[in-house]
Amino acid sequence: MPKTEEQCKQMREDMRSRILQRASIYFARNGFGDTKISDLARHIGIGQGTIYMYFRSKEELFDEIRKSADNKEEVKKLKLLANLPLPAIAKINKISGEMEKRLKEDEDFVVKITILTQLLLEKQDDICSNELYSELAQIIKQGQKEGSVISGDPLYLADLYWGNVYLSALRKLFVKDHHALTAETLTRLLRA
Amino acid sequence: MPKTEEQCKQMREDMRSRILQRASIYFARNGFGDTKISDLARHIGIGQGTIYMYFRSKEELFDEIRKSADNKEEVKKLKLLANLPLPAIAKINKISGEMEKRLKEDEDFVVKITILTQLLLEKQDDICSNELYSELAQIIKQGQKEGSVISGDPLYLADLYWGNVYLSALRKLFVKDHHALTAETLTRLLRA
Amino acid sequence: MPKTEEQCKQMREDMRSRILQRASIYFARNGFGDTKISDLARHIGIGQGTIYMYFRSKEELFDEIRKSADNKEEVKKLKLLANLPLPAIAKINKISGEMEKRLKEDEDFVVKITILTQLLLEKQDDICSNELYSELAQIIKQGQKEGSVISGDPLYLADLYWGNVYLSALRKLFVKDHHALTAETLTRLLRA
Amino acid sequence: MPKTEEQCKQMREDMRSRILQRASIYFARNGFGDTKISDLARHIGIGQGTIYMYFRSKEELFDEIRKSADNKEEVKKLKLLANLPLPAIAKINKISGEMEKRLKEDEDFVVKITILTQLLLEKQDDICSNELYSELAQIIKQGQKEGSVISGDPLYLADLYWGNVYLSALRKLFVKDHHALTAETLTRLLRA
DNA sequence: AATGAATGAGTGTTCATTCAT
DNA sequence: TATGAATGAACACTCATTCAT
Repeated sequence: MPKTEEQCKQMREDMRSRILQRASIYFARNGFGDTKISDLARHIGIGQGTIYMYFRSKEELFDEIRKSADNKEEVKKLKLLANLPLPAIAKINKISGEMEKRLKEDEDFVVKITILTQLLLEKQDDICSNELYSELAQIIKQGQKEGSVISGDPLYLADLYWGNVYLSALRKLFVKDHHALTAETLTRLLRA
Repeated sequence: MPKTEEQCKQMREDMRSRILQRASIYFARNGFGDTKISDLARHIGIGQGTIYMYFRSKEELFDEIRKSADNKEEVKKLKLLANLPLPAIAKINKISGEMEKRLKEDEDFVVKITILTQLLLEKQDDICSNELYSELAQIIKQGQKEGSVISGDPLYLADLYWGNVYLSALRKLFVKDHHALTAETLTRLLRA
Repeated sequence: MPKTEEQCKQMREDMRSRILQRASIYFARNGFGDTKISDLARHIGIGQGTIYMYFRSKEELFDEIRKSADNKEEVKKLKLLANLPLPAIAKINKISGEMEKRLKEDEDFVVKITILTQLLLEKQDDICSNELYSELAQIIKQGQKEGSVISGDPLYLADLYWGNVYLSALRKLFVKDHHALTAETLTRLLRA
Repeated sequence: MPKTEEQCKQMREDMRSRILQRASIYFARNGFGDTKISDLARHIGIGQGTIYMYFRSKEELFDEIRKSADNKEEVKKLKLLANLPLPAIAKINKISGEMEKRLKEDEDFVVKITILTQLLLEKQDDICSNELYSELAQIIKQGQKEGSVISGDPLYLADLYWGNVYLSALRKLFVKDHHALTAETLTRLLRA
């Protein structure tokens, strides 16, 4: 073993990440049942057996992807923003801008949004249990008090907002020359 | 008791419709690959073999469903409406009202919208080739001239509009106690 | 479904028994790892999938075979015999005769002995926990008191006895023109 | 420190022997199909790849083991003994004593007997073609003439004898606290 | 016509073998 | 030379499809 312990571990972690990242796209596009391990391996550029060195089964790989889609990074950012002493509409503008940018530039984000939303749909849980939705609803509530956001159930409006982010992610994932979602369109969904 | 020719044909047609209708829901929820014929048959309440008396294969059944999702009934209505001597905003209001109503009451419509949209996404064709989109874009263009619809690429706005209809269909299909989409929300997407 | 409930259940039971019986031979000859499901299915004369209608996995099939090899029928007979008011040597003669006969005529018995013995070897448990061994040891002890059986640890002698039955089973299983074990040879192992 | 040609060759030979010796035990216990190269390598205490520096394939390794189990050392000894001017019963006593001792002390011998016997069973050839059997049969024939050995087919009796040696080897291989086979028990199988 | 047990082609998973280090 | 991560051929298992009833 010519590699050091450290290098070895790093390489394992890299390969694992690579599989997760590439498989995410495949699963997001085709779903679980229409994704064949053989296709997936070819798409990643590795042998079929290699996948099983990092994941016990196709199902475990899929679960890991779902789990990592539900990561808390976004939620933290959103919470931070929600607690800033800013008018709600400014916060919303900031979120919309961020979304426009990341949907355009960050393919991992696109995939994550797609998988996360499909996960939420299938879980059938109330969306209010998801922090992305509840945090945005808080900001919306603030905006309604400030008169800058249209009236209506804040959670319904949050769902509308994130739904449109999902729609844009779907378009980017499937359609070659898609219309990118603009921050303005997103904000318009909520602005009074 | 031997049935008449007519009765016999009618029964066949009824069963075929029943399979199509029930299978639509299953496919819309789970996609092609995650739908097993055995599950499908149980869900319909028939034997597995019966499906094969009406459809040559799982793929053919799925194709029939896709085909029937793409039916021209909606397009005709839309064309008719588009050509009426009405202000665009009135036409849009009418469409939004119709959508609100059918999304609420007509499960077949919900399923049809879901499958049609997924079909469009996967085809990767430009959406402008779909008449639903191009007809609505016409109305939007009219509205922009009349000053009642916001500016922007009409096709992009049509996509936004139908995308939100799709979102609502998804929610109805998956979430028990979902927020129904209101006509007002839909119209707001376009109104200046 | 033209079959009655009863017939249906019977057919299932028959097929299950057939698989168990034919697979026993294959596993006894080749062991677990060298037995391929495809070969097994061909040997039984059914499709591969059919095996999975009756057993969850290759492992479960193997376990069922092992379990059924350990059945208590033989033990009961042996206990009954052990408790008869007969001289030990008469009992031993009877057992030896029975073994000679069944090894010659009953292939299922041959397979059962083979699998049971291999199971006992692998379990590494003391053989004294197996009733076949402990019951025979009782008879041997009786024989030693009566002077008709050679001296020595009764369990060791029982092991010697059953070991030779196993040997004969192996020969019958593998060798076309094998020497059949005679009752006399068996009894000689123990007779003073 | 560059090794001399000689040292190098010696080290290769040592490793090869080590692999053969340790692998023998594994194969004898688990058979071919249930032995994984990865397990085998761990059991030997080397990397998987190392095995392939000494043997072309798993099959070749297994064949080498089988071949070396069939070595002629034992046969030579037996022939030598058979031709000595001794009474048959004395020869048999000598063989039995030797077996008792080696089964007790020499694990390689235990493994060799196990593999050789399984090889003979699977070959389905008549055992008379094996010299171990035919030589012992000669001695038995001599003993029968001398009146010291029971009557019966000499080859059948030789099979009985070696079969019991195999049984004892199996017990030693699998069972922790097994009864060792005594020379007396072995000889009793043949003694008139 | 309707059924569901049986089938085998196709997919998921394992493991003997290779090869970069 | 020795290694074990990577590979893909081979095997276990599933599921769309058939067919006897």
